[in-house]
Amino acid sequence: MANRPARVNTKFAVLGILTLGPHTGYDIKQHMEESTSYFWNENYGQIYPSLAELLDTNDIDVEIIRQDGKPDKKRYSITDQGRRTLSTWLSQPTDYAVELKKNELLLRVFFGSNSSPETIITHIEAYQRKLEESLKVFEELEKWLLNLENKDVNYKYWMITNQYGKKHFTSLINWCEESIEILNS
Amino acid sequence: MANRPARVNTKFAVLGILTLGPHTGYDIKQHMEESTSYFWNENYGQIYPSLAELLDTNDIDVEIIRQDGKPDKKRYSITDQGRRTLSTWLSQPTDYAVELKKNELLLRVFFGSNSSPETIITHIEAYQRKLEESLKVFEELEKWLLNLENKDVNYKYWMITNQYGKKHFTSLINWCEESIEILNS
DNA sequence: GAGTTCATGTAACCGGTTACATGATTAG
DNA sequence: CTAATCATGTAACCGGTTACATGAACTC
Repeated sequence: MANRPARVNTKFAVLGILTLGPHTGYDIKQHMEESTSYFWNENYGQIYPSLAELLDTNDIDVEIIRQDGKPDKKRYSITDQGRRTLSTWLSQPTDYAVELKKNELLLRVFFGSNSSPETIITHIEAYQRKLEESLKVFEELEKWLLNLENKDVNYKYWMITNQYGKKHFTSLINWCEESIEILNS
Repeated sequence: MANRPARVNTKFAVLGILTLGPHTGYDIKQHMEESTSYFWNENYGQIYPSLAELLDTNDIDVEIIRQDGKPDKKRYSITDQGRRTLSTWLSQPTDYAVELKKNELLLRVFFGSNSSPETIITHIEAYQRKLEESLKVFEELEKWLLNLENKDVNYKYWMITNQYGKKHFTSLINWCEESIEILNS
């Protein structure tokens, strides 16, 4: 009992969000969903326990705000110690994994000869539509970033992160187009 | 007790491999590792139970081969019923997910302003090396496919599947190069 | 001698996700 | 009137991964 380390990088994701200003557990999740979710997302089951641990290690502080009707709001702020923890993690070398998620479309394509080219094309088209939908988000975020008036210290990093998504989805959409052509020939 | 459905698509992956010829559970895994592993891989904990289920539903047949010293070899073959099961699955429309895996590199880049550009560049370089290593595999597999003498029914599908990997890794390597440039400026 | 390969199978582990309890307020 | 939002927290669920039992043969 009482083990459950894990949530390895959750803490750093949480600390990272807290460098942007004080947050409650609730809005850490909202914030993540609007910014990092495409490459990093957490649910409450991870966030709340992480906050408790970060508080124990003095990486964050709390301010309790009474509310009636709702549970008390706990506004967490990163401490100097927390900033050091984060920057230590940032400078630590890691063995990066570049594996893909399990991909059901590719499974179908790979065994496509057991069906008809038309069937596989239909799948690729459906996949392409999903990719195009996702790409839009990155294109809009890019516009928003470009139009920012105060381009602060985060600007470059957020642009780069966004470019990753753009490139990723653009290249896969291109793959869809080319693959459909091959299957049509 | 005695629930544990799941392993949804595992069965189709197994059936797919069996369309290429009879296999034991053991070499289904080997085969997957050498062909589909970058987008689909299974471990014995998934494969053996799946084979038992597929046998129950008459999607596959077994031939038992006595061996001494080792456990009896069980050579599974796909049945006509199994082929129908597979092609039914292949023609079923699905709601494709295009989400990425959690990406620790992007987490570091996103919060990169809490460190130095040099530090982040070092991370991106390490990531790039991994990507380049992976890309090689696809380039070699492509050569192998292009040099095949009998380009059978699977040829087009395997080429396309391989192109996915090539495009994916190439575009991300390109992202690394561009990002490093941006951080250097 | 130690480690890998062949070969099957299952139980335990682990940890991310889901679901729920609680409850006032506001939006549709 | 229902559903969503705010807000915290935890227990249970679920299912993929790991580890182990078994043991002969072969490689380093």
